[in-house]
Amino acid sequence: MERELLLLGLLRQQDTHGYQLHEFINRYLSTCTDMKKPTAYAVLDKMAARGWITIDHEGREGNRPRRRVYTITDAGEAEFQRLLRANLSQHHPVYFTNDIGIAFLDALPHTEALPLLQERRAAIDERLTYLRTLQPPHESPALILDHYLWHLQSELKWLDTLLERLND
Amino acid sequence: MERELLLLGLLRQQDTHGYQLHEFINRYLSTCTDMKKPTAYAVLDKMAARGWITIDHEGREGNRPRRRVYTITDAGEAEFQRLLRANLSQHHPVYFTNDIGIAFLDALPHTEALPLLQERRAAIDERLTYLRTLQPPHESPALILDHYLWHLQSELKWLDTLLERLND
DNA sequence: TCGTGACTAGTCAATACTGACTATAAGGAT
DNA sequence: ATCCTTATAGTCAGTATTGACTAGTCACGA
Repeated sequence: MERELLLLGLLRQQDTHGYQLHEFINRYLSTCTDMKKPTAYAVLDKMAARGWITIDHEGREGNRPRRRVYTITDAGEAEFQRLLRANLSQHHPVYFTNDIGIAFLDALPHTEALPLLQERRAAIDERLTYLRTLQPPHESPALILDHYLWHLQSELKWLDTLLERLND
Repeated sequence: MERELLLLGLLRQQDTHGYQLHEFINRYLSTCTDMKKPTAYAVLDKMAARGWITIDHEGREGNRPRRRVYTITDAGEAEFQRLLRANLSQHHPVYFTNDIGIAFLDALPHTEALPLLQERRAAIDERLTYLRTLQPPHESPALILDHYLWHLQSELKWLDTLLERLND
């Protein structure tokens, strides 16, 4: 359902084709989803079948390969409004895959766990440093980035309290 | 890969069957994964095929229906050690599905967005209050819970800064 | 001008995942 | 006794997802 919201929201701003949609998501919205290219096409096909979007089979412009340009319909806009309100009003938990390792921390002596977690800490720190250099394009992607930076800083702090606890 | 780590880690502590594994994950590790029951069975089958675990077809004890009890092998233990180190040392990003709505915030006037986001805030708050009442069973699940409480508090704070910004 | 790597655009076979189901048992309430 | 609900244990058909691929274009150096 969130994939539909995302694609409808982007198509609403501008008619475009699958490849470009995926590119944009990958570049500016990678903190929200890791949707792969074939998944994007599958969702677009499904939405077309439901009448939320239409497909313009664009004859190759210039001499690029053929491509399909998608346009949102009135039904699609209505669906977007519905999905947006649902997304904004509800809480979607995130899943901390990385905590599965934490759950089995006692399988390792502290002397082994510490350097591994310090490696993790460095990876988070590096990501944070990189994201801070980014300049997001529009209004709302800036919010997304801000939120992710906030989150990563919080993660770093928690990890530091854990590292301290492991140091006894 | 994280699903394998999770199931191996639990089987390592105690031989048990698929249903119980899923129950435990659902109760104490639901912040790490939302793995469904059929997925757990599929992963277990795959690991058995790879020789990481073995299956004891236990004749119905008492008169409960037949069930399969899984036992971790030496190869499984080795794999667990490998997966655990990989998980601890790397950073696995989380995906903020909930930010997809935030990305399209400007599709709504502030007067509409505000009450929706306040509803979301209430949902987070309620979840937080509930989790604070929980008493986790063992050592490590307590860490997991602690981390999730830390995260939810951070989320609440960010959402509050956003709400303030929307209030102009 | 030919080769090489990078970018654009989309596809497909295979795998992963899950909603909805079966079937048995136990614990009440009537 | 019979009915209803909840818990145990697992299955399966159908949908969702993705790694690896095709195929054309562009640009740049040798």
